[in-house]
This record gives sequence, structure tokens and C-alpha cells, in this order.
Amino acid sequence: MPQPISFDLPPTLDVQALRASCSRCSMHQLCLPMGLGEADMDRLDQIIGRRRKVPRDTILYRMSDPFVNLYAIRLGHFKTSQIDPAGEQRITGFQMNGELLGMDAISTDHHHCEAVALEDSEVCEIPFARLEELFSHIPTLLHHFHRMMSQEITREQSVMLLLGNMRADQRFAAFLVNLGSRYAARGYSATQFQLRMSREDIANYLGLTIESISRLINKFKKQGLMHVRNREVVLLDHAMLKAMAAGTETCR
Amino acid sequence: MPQPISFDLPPTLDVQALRASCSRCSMHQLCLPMGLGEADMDRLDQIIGRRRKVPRDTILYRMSDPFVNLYAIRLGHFKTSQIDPAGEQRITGFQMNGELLGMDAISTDHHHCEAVALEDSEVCEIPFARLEELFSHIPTLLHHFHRMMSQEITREQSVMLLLGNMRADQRFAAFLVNLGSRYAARGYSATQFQLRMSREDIANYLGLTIESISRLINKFKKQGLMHVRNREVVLLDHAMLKAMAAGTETCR
DNA sequence: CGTTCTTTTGATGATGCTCAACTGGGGTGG
DNA sequence: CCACCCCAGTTGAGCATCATCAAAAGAACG
Repeated sequence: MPQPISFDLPPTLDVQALRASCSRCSMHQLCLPMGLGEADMDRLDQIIGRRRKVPRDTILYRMSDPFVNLYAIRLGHFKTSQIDPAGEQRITGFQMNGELLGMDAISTDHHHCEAVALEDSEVCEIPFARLEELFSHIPTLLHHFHRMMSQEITREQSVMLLLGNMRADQRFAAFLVNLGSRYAARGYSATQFQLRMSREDIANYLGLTIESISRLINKFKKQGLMHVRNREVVLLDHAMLKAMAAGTETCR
Repeated sequence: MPQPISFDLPPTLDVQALRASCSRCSMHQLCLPMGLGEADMDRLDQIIGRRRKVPRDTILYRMSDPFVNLYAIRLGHFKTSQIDPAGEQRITGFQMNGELLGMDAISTDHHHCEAVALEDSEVCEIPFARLEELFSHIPTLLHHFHRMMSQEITREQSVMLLLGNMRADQRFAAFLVNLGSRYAARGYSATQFQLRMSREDIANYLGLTIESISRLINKFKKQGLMHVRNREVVLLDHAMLKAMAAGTETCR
């Protein structure tokens, strides 16, 4: 539910605080400004409209909304979903801070998926038209942007492999290991973290049912692969989980 | 098997003939030069190294080859495949003329998949570093390139939906309809075409077995949805196939 | 403390895989 | 020319995996 607006702070101060600043953002090593000098980072800052708070369960953009901005996640987690041909909501990915939302919308000028915050989050709005203008002046920025788009392509390829071949236990193991490594890249623990998404979201994303996820969690627990308490997860046998994801170890 | 090299033509003439020319290519409405004027098309031509023949079953590039070029398919068909964690070859897509190969390699400077010609084909080699230089001078080209990368992202998303949810008959119907619409975009029949790939490739791509594909073909035939003779296909009830792909019609 | 939503657990069944045998077309060599 | 082989594709029987349905148990929230 929306918070009441507070009137007791001078609005100018708020606007200042809301202005994005890549150089002071902890994510600038992973995010769009990666590898830029101070001067170029400032130029990027100038086009980034504003920092925007996105409360939990809020829709950042909907399917077929006109495409204006990319969004860099400054803080928090999102899920992206599409409506499949049969009319069902299907989750295509989970995104965390430092990642970019909306790249699939470039091709048609309309969003192909819907993005929802999994917790109270913050994004930087990046007007794409202005970003493209900037590219001709900052080749480094352009190149890194291409890397990020390409990375999204390879990410989706690995999901394709997962959904096309792997069995339920492999999928779930791969999911956990993937989350862990992304947290590790952000300086957090690779083996101990909180699931920001519901079991239902996980199941939906992995092409399984919520019941299957529940059973898998139980099986993994019994085998000493992990601890789970509600959404708190500890990966106890990371090596084994990786091997299972790779299909070299099977889970009895 | 490789053809013997012919020595009875002046090599200079060959080189001329092999030079790419976007303006004279029938694919320039779909491919990279879309929307460019003559002058800009010439500049693009200048960086495109050469037109290269790729005989059937030839590997255009392998996984983890260093990334130098993108390839625009001028003629023919390709498949791209990856080795999955379990060590199996898995097909991630089928590409036809006017489409771009290699975009997934940008992120790491190495190819993530292998591309093989399904028939005798021709590609244009596009040195990516030089293409990126050109972008700062031709914004239209840059924008269209972004659209193509974005399109690849949405293509993969739809495969994710297919592999994650759809049942075997839906997958196969979707596969056929998709091929048809791509042929239609190239001025060919949407309902009558030749499969360039083996049953095995189709099965692999759709996350099914070759036996399932065989049974599906039979079922579709019996229901009067299509004719199949070897690799020759006629879609008889296109509407029904589309409905099946969408899941609104079920196949008894 | 009840209500509601999420998660767990159990029983049953369908879908599509595995394994195995068979078919048919194209090429090769005697 | 025919026998043979080889490969791609087809067909059949049995089975594993995971979905479905149903119901209970547990967490979250007012």
C-alpha cells in the first residue's frame, strides 16, 4: 500500500537526493557505467532522469506499454513475466541490483513483459533515446551496453537449456547455484541468502508446479544439501548442487 | 565434401564478385542495412570483409572461438547449438537469410554456441569492432542493430515459453507456424516449404525426442492438419495449427 | 483468535521418454 | 542389375517423471 506523502521536508532537497549519481552508486562496476571515467559518468548522470522508488508488488511497466526508458536496478529485486499464448502469466526472469530492465522492448518500441518489484526497490530511469545519442560520444559506454544486451541473450540461452532438457531436481539445483553466484558477484554470500520470490514464482519460472518445488526442497533438505526455513536458504553442499545442475550427479 | 579449387578464372574477378554489396542484396530490407540511404549503405559495404560460401554441414564458428565477426546470412539456413552442462549438444535456434549470427558472443568476446550450415549457404562477414566504430557516424544503423539484438532477446523468450509450458503437440505446431511466418516475411509461401533440418534437429530444438516428433507428424497428418513427404511440408489447416500453438485448440 | 494465503503432503494418472525392433530410401560394390 | 548396407525415420510396449486433484498444516495479518 502507498505511503502518505510527507510534507515536512523541503521539496528541493528531495529532488537533489533523488538525482541519480552513478559515481556514488555501489553498482557502477556491474551496471551501465562500468569502465567509464568520471567525466563520462557525469554525462551519463545528466541524462538519467531520476531515481525512482518502487514499492513491493508495484508494477514498474506493463506488457505493451510504450517503451521510453530502460531501468537500472539500484536496489532490490524484480521479476519479469509475460502472458503466454494460452493466456497464463509466465515468469521469464528474476533481476537484482546492477541489472538492466527493458532491453526486450527496443525491437518494437513496446514492452514485451511486465516488471514487478519483489521487495521495496529503487531504479534509475534511463531514457533510451537520449542514451542512444550519448553512445556516439562515448564508445566505451556503447560497447558495454552491447555486452549487457549480449549477456541477456546468453542468460536466456541457459534458461532454454534448463527448460528444454533438465529434470526437476537439476533445474532447482541450477536455480539455487545461479542465485548464489549472482549474490557472490555483489559481495554477498553465495551459500546463504534469502529467496525474494514465492515458491509459486520459482515453480512458474522453472516450468514446474509449486508442489514439485515443495517436494524438491524437502528432498534436498533430507540429503543434507541445504537448509531452508521459510525464505531463508543455506546451501550446505554447494559442490554437489553444482554437479547436480551439470547432470554429473543424480539425486536419488 | 569440399569442391576442388578451380584455377581457370582470373582471381581478381573472383574477389570482385565476392565483395559484399548491401544495396544489391535482396535481404537489405530485413538485414542490418534496413532503412539506410545509399551513401550509408556504401560505408557499411566498405567494412564488410567478404562474402563467404559455407557448404552444407560446415561449421561457421565453434563454441569458445574468439569473437571477431558477426555474420549476416545472405543465403541458406543455419542451426546454432550449445553443449549443455551434461555435455550434450543442444540446438538453440534455426536461422535463415537476413538474420544475424553471433550476437551472443559480444558479452565475452568468445562464441557461446556453434553455427553449422544446414545447406550450402552464404554469409557476409562483419568485423564487429569496425561496425561499432561505424555506429557513431550512422545513428540509424546503430538503432537498427539494437532492434535486432532486442529481437533476438524476444525470440529466445518465446522459446522459453514454449519449452517451459507447452506440450509436445503445441510445441510442434508453434514450430511449424513460426517457420511459415518467417518464410512469408521473405516472400515465400507460409504454408508450403521444405524443412532444412532433420527430425533429430527438430526434436533436439523442441526439447523432445525424435520418436515423439515422428508420432506427432503422423497425428497431424491423420487429422488433416498437414502433408509431409520426407522434408517437404504443406500446412493444410494453418488456422488450426496457430490455435493449437496458442493452446486454444487441443489435439485429440 | 479467526481468516486467508502459502506451503506441505498424499494418491492417482497422463504425457512423453526409453529401449528395441522394424521400414524404406539412397548409395556402394560385386 | 541386384544384393547389401547404412542411415533416417517409424512403430510399439513399458515405464519414469511430474502434473493434477484434494486435503491438511502452517504462517501472516488484522
